[in-house]
Amino acid sequence: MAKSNAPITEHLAYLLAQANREINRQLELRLSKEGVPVEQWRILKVLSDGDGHSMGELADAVLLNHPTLTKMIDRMVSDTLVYRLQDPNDRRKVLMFISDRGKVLCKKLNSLAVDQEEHILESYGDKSTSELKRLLENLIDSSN
Amino acid sequence: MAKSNAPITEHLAYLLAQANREINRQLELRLSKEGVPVEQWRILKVLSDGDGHSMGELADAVLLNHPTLTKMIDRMVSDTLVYRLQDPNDRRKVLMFISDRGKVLCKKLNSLAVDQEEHILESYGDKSTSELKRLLENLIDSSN
DNA sequence: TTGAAAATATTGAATATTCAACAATTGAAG
DNA sequence: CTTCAATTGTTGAATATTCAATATTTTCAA
Repeated sequence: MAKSNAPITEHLAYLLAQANREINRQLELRLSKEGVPVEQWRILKVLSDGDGHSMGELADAVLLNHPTLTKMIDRMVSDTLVYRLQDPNDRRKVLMFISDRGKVLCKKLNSLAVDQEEHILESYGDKSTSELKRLLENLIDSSN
Repeated sequence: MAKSNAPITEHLAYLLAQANREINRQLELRLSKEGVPVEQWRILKVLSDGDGHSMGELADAVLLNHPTLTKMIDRMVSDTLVYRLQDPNDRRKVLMFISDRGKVLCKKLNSLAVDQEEHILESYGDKSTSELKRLLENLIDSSN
């Protein structure tokens, strides 16, 4: 039974927030070399399968609310990293695609992100990392 | 060696963000019963040791930037949940204290938070939870 | 002791996010 | 068929966060 007088540092919600904050900050720092926020990297990465993704689908995948995504996509369209196309099968939907410029940028970003993963592997260990990933996946699955 | 063409769902940074988002959303939902954002619960919890905590110390502990904390504290002072006192030993510092009203609210929030932890324990399992906490603590430690 | 640098907290302007309302399209029941 | 509810995406206003600049106090070297 969890104790209500336990320090906040023992709460799973807090540990997740703290770890996320730290890792995200590191990633942000690397991606800032290309002047790109983490969310834009996620968007490019998801779209880099070349398929069209609807806004709703994309919002889920990149962990953003719909209006926030819409506005971020507006910027990325201005930067010609992605483009919109109406879904011919369901005209309510907008399908997002990555541009050639987006693909080039995505490659650079991927390698910066991989740098970070490797840095984590070094300091945190191979075994711990894969075990942590496994547990996080299970937690996410069990939360639906 | 991490692969740069791996899907985003295999990146530790993404899994952490996703898990954090989900768990935080659940907690947010419970705390909304008292109309309090998660960050305010953290603040109350940290201050509930009765000691005075400087703004910088508090910002670290509750995972907020300084200006964001200042403005949130302004609101909480208006709500008489906490109060400011100048540190007599270092007059640059402001020491934050929890009020009686804050303590009462904090108790209610604690029990809502414990509800959530117990819900996680049920669906995710005792063993996985403590193992995950351990790994997260190690990750945080290894990131400094 | 003095004066420059560091530490601490706050402020205001710029930026980003969220909430609620809206418009357009589709689905589905009668 | 027709109409009404549900789905999808965007917009504008309200709110929150962040960045850079500021004010105050302390520290420390000369």
